[in-house]
Amino acid sequence: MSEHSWIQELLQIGGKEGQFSEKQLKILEAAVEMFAEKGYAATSTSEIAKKAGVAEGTIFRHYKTKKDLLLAIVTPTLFQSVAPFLAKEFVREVFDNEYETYEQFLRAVFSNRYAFVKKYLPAIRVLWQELAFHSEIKQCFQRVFTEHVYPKFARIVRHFQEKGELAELPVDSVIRLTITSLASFLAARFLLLPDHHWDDEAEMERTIHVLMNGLRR
Amino acid sequence: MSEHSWIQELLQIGGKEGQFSEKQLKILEAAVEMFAEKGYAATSTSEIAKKAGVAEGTIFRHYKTKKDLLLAIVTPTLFQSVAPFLAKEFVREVFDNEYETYEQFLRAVFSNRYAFVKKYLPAIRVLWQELAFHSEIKQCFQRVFTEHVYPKFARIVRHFQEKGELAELPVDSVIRLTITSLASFLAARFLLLPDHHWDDEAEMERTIHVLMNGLRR
DNA sequence: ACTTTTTGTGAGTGATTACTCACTATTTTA
DNA sequence: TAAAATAGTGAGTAATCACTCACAAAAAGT
Repeated sequence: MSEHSWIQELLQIGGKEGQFSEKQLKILEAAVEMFAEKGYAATSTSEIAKKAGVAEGTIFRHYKTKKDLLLAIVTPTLFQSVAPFLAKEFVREVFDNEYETYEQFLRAVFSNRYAFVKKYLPAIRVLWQELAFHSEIKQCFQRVFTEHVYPKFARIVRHFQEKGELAELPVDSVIRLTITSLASFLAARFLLLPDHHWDDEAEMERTIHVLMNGLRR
Repeated sequence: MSEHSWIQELLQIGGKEGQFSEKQLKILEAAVEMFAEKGYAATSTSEIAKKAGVAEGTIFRHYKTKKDLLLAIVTPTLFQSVAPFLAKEFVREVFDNEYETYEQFLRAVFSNRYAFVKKYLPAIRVLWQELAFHSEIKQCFQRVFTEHVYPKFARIVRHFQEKGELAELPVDSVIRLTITSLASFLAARFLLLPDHHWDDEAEMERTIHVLMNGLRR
């Protein structure tokens, strides 16, 4: 019986079952936690091994270098972060009138990504923090965004502009304002002021409301 | 004749002239650049010394530890980042009707902080990146915010709510939405997509416009 | 049952780390 | 100008770093 840790769900993209051995999972789990807390550069492989309860050599059996271990965590997390925008159904749902308004669409995206961040917070932390230091990650992020997220998002925005719901602002600006509204709410909520008292439902609703007031025709 | 580097302007709070020796400035300059690029933990003191053109021992003559060097950069940067909100004139200007509307006030704050970030970008990067890893910095940030920035901001928001310009949203939400609108524009502009083509003036104006549409009564 | 492959081990490696210290050079003070 | 204080040096140090490797155990294949 394979244990179902959250990290397994996050990292196995292909959906294969026996992708990770027990010790390997322990390593990934320890690595994510320590990278999130102290940062990649300040975390030593010996510490990870200790926390994971394995020999240091075991880490290098599975990952050629320490950086490979980081990428094994960060790359899937990056793709999962923008997963809804990669799915084929995503744009279709909008054009099949599954969402009658941009506001409805926003609500769906917000609550979906809110749940995602809440569930996988440590991995998101690592991705977010190391994005600044590793150009491979940054380039991967920018490529995925410009090639997949942006074009689909643009179609959706134009759709609701043509429908007359959204004002004729530049599409780029609408996308930026939408994504930063979502991202900065999540950043404030989970990274910057996690200990503050938050009424998540209400605050998300207000964020959408204010954003929509600004974007509406 | 003392050289006027941007780092000197940023770091000398008291305004004293001969605060830093020439070599000390070189050290600070090299440290900021390398910390911004590779992160604090991944930058060695020997690299800093090499880049600054000094002996490694010179660094430790001025800063007891590597962390002291980091804090010598980050602490002043943190205070300068929120400096407008610390100044006594700041709130008074609003209540003396120097700004007739919240929108005017916003415009002033946006362009002021835009210029600040543009000028001191590397130091801001370091502050932003290391905030996540060093609890002293994070606590300092949270203290300054809750004790100084928040209360003044709250008075200003209430002022314009009473004047009837702003809707009766919770003050906390108005502040959060305002600050994250500013911060996320600057983050997107300078950190995430610095190579993207930006019409800064127009984008800032649109951000303010959308935000105001959302906040207005 | 035997071989092969995979998984795990931990002592050992050279390189690098933050930091020290005895010493010299320069500036300030008396 | 002599003494004192400050600024700068660079070889040296113990600790730690990412990573290797010869070997053992377990699992899988035949």
